[in-house]
Amino acid sequence: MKHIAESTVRRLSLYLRFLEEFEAHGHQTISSGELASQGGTTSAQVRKDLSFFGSFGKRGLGYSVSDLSSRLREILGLGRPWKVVIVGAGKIGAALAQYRGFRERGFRIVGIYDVDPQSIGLALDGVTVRDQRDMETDLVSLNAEIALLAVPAEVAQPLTDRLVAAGIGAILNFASTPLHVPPHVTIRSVNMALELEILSYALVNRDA
Amino acid sequence: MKHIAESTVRRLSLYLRFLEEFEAHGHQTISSGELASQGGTTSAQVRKDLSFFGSFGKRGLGYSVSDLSSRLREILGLGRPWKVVIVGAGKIGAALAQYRGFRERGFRIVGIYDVDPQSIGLALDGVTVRDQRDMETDLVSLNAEIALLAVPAEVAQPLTDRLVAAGIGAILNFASTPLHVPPHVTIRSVNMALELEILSYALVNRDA
DNA sequence: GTTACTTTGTGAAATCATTCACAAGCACCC
DNA sequence: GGGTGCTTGTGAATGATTTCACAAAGTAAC
Repeated sequence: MKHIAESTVRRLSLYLRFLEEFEAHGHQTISSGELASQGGTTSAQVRKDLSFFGSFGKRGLGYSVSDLSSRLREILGLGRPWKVVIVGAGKIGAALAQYRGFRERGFRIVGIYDVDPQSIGLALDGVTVRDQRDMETDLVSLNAEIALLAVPAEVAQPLTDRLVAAGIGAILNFASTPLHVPPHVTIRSVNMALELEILSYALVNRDA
Repeated sequence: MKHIAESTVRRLSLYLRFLEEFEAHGHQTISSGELASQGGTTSAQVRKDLSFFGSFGKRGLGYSVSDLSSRLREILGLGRPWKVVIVGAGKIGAALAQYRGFRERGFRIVGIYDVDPQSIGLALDGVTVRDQRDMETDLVSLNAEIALLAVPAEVAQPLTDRLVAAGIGAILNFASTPLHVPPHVTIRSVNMALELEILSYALVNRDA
């Protein structure tokens, strides 16, 4: 298949959310315009995004909420649960471990790792923090596919290398440093200070 | 000034980080190529990004690390500290309150608000959680410019409306729902479950 | 001061993403 | 069954962003 832009995938995730809300409200069908207004985009954008994957709507009527939901889930790979490990049980790692949103979307936390003896042994939302030395063997035996990296910037790259060597498929990085991985591993970064800097820029240049 | 793309601003923030690292290592100058390899981009991209704001380099030599740092700080509006409030003192709000990266970049947490009587009165990293009813008056008296919104999706929009009415300039939203604000308010969203869904998509379509 | 080498700054070209605009399809009503 | 109204799907057009490519400007060595 042709390469799909990240912005498109991001919007598909949003559409799926609205569809689930719509479904909960008992609606059967939804138009591209309704989907668009929720997500702050245009109906043409919605239709174009969907057109990359097929044609799911009925002209004059719109999209079947349940059909489109399940097609989107399939496209996004959400048909099955994903096994996730968290590396780093500090403030951010702990908050992530207890975050509802992950489980709701089928991301199951199967392991948490830290080096601090104070943290090791703690149970976070039913999962016990284990020694970081056990990370590699666990990764293989649990067959975890995704890692959330919530460690200080200085150790982020070495830990990334260990995760890659142990066969991880994707990493979501919360450290404030860009990480380098081989091309078969997917990486994304969430950098909260950087988001604030973008806001700062916007505030300073508000009327420029 | 001409409109600058968000992707450019994001990269400028990254460049600034590398520059600070370089400065700490005692380097005087840096080339666009060095800056690029750190951030996973190209030297042409770096030069183009900077060219929107002026010409800061010396041909044949590169950029003065300290000059470029301070110019970037100025461009990004990081020359002065920003006052930030956190709305929602749950897991995520508490983690944000204690996050080092904000203070290091000049973002000072001046208020934290919640509705839960259990949370109100707690001190998080030196700031006492206050009743959400005090939010508006505090916002005005403290003159806070940025709000971090870490509340359940159901109440995110109403709280946003209150923040906007109280004169907030920018909001960083951690709720998993898009928010609507008037054009003079800047908003950005950090949606961790959505980031995981993008990884999920990548894993499923790895070799497609 | 001339030569060799390096690196910037920037128009032009290429690529990528969004918006437009409209034919075609479907539902509903009379 | 034909007319009306609505909505999709999609090429073409536009707009935005990145990459290319190279002249201009600097350093360094001799």
